[in-house]
Amino acid sequence: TNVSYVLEMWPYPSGTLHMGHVLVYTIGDILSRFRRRNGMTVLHPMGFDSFGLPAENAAIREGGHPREITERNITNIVATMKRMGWGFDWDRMVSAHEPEYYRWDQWLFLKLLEAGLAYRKGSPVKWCPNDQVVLANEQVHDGRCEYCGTEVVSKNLEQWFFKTTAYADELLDDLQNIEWADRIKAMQRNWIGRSEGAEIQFPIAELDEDIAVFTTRPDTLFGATFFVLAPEHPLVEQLVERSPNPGELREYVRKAAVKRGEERAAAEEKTGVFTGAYATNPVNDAQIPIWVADYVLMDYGTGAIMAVPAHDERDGEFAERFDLPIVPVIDEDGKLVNSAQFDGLPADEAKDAIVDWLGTHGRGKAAVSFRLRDWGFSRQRYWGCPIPIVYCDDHGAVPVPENELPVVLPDIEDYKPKGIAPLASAEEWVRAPCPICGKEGRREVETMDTFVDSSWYFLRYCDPHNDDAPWDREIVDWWNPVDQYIGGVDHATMHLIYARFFIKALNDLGLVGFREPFQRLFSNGWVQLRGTKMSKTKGNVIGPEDLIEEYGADAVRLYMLFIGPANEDMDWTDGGVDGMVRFVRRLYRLIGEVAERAPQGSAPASDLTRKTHETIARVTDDLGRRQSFNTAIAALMELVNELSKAGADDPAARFAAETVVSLIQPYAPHVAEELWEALGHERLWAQPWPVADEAQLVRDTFELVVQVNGKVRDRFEVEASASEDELVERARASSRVQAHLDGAQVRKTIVVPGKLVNFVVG
RNA sequence: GCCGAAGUGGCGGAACUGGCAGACGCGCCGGACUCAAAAUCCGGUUCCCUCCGGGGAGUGUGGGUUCGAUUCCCACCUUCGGCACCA
Repeated sequence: TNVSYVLEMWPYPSGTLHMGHVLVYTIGDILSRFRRRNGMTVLHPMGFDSFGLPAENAAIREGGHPREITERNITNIVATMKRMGWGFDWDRMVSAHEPEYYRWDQWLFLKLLEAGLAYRKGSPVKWCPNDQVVLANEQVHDGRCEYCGTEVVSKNLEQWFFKTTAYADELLDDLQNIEWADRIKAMQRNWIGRSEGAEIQFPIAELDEDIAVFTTRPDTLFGATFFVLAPEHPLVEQLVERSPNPGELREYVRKAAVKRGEERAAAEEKTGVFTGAYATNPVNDAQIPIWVADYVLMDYGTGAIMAVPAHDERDGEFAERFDLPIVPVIDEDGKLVNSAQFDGLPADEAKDAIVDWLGTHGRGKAAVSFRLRDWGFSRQRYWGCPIPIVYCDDHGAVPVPENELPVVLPDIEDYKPKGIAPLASAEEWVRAPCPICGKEGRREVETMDTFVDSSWYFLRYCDPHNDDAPWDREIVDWWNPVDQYIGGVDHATMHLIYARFFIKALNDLGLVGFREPFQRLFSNGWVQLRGTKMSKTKGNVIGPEDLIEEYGADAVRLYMLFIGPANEDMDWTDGGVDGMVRFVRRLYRLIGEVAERAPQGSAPASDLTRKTHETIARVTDDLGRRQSFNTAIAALMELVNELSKAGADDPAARFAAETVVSLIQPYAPHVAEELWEALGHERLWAQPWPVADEAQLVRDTFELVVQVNGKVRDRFEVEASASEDELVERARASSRVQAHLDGAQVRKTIVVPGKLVNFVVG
């Protein structure tokens, strides 16, 4: 295909650009320039992820309205981007906070809602009954409110979710079809967290009901000696009522609810309370006690487990602590014991056998469980896209009709976060008629997670001025999927999962014609400064503005990529960039000399000519297939060294010089364009990328390496046309080799044509 | 604990398909130019031994495969990253 979409992750306009941005956008710029000069039509847009916490916090920090701060930052950042020479298509620039953009966030939300992929449900949050606010985990200390010290309770608050779990399997499987680094794929796999096992029904006589558990180890079913419910499990309340110790249970459940997940995990000892009730192990009818314990989590599996203390570390700990029976069911050889008719079966076979048995008796089935949860995307913050919903006493949550979009974010004085959504204070805005009955209702006051904006921005770039639709499908399908996405590892899970989810959902809705957004992903590393991660608190942030001033944009671009492999973490040192400035100056001088006195005419075959063709081949491969940006620069430096040695009077000097300038253009567009003019040409950016002449790459001699028992003993030039026998003869003739063959018997001779001869002596 | 990436000179790194380890750059050493310095240019720079011819060791550790291993296999150590009372 001759069309290419090169995309870098759009920035938060929270302040100014840092070196991480310099890396990402320089890579993108190099690739788009390289592709253009290779005859491709390239889309290379830029925009701003201008809603959300980073921008809002920047506004709070700097004082002022988020819109003003955001737009000022955008203006400054765009200016810096232009100075860096990053060639973006500015006509396509979009920012998430503009109504022309977020109108389509709202539209897409309505589509997903209609399709059942967005929904609203109660979800537990930490709530201070005194201050009447939701508390973030960080605001709860020892179960008490940070502000007033009141005991925090758990409250079910209605929140908006996208059904990411509907695509859990596909999000996992489709990783095979995209070209992303293994480490990013691994992170996504961990995040999705698929486990295979069984769902087993345990009857509870007390409640006349079955409780399902999920287990990855159905083979250990006979070893289940007790049963544990998460404190939040819906059946706990019923058990509490019948329990001999309801007070203790109730207190335990309340305390567990306000603990943070990390606190639960960090607990020194397992805690729990016996409910007084029993469950029936479906495989042997054993009556096993039901406990409530906070080491079982409500949001994984079914919120209930069968506890097998002999073969699960956590269950074992719990059994020790509370003196519960421990029954081993697998011996040292991995075969089942104490498991009735399954005794003697290897554990992996027993899994299937027991699941089959459960199936035929209607007590369980094979099941898969995911760690991935639905994406809760409502935020109690001001600076975000309003969710287009009106609550009506009669009709509940009613979507705002499409033709009334956008629901514009109102300007309010006090936008700072305070637990309840700041938008609630915009009373006039909140009052709105129910779209169904016209009776006064209230607008949704929560806003969307900024990851909603970034889940589809790359589609909007394709058709940024469309007033009738978020995009025209034909145009979007023409450019997409993105051929080359570039961004930091920090977005390996959230953004990159959400965007993949969005595209799959949009494809199911018929809005796009593809199912994966980003075909190839380049994950750049972190940029550190002199050994430490840059951060504002450490005061060691350096930005591109200062560097452009001191070294020039092109030296900064070059050095940024020369430090090391761009997909690994790297360390910015001032000494290093000095070296690059030296290289650029040297290039200027050399090209100046060549322009002045190098002979005209085509380059004759020579070492310099061949080196030049070799460099074309290497740089082309490094920028194309390998994406190895540091080695391409090294190759260019080698050629410059050769040219410098040969001198400006060399008959091949002009060809070598023009080639260097042409090849360095994606990295150093300003310098290259200037030098190109000095050499008497114009518009380098529009010149086709050089092509290496295969014929010129062929050498007529090569350096033969001669080894004795694998050790190099001599090396010398030989004719490329020499036969294998001749190579052996020449090798044997070497006096240095002779010294090591002396008297010994050659048992074997290995010849690698074009490379080496190895004598094996005994 | 599970998953992933990585370990090479004083430093950043290179070696793409098993074939010359250390390209390219930084730093350092020496020299030229200069009254001097800066800039620039030239030469050297893995370690050890050397009679200056060369010899030996060497890519986290220990084994293996191979004529030959930074590269492939096994075990281990260390660092970084992700997930994690995930049943």
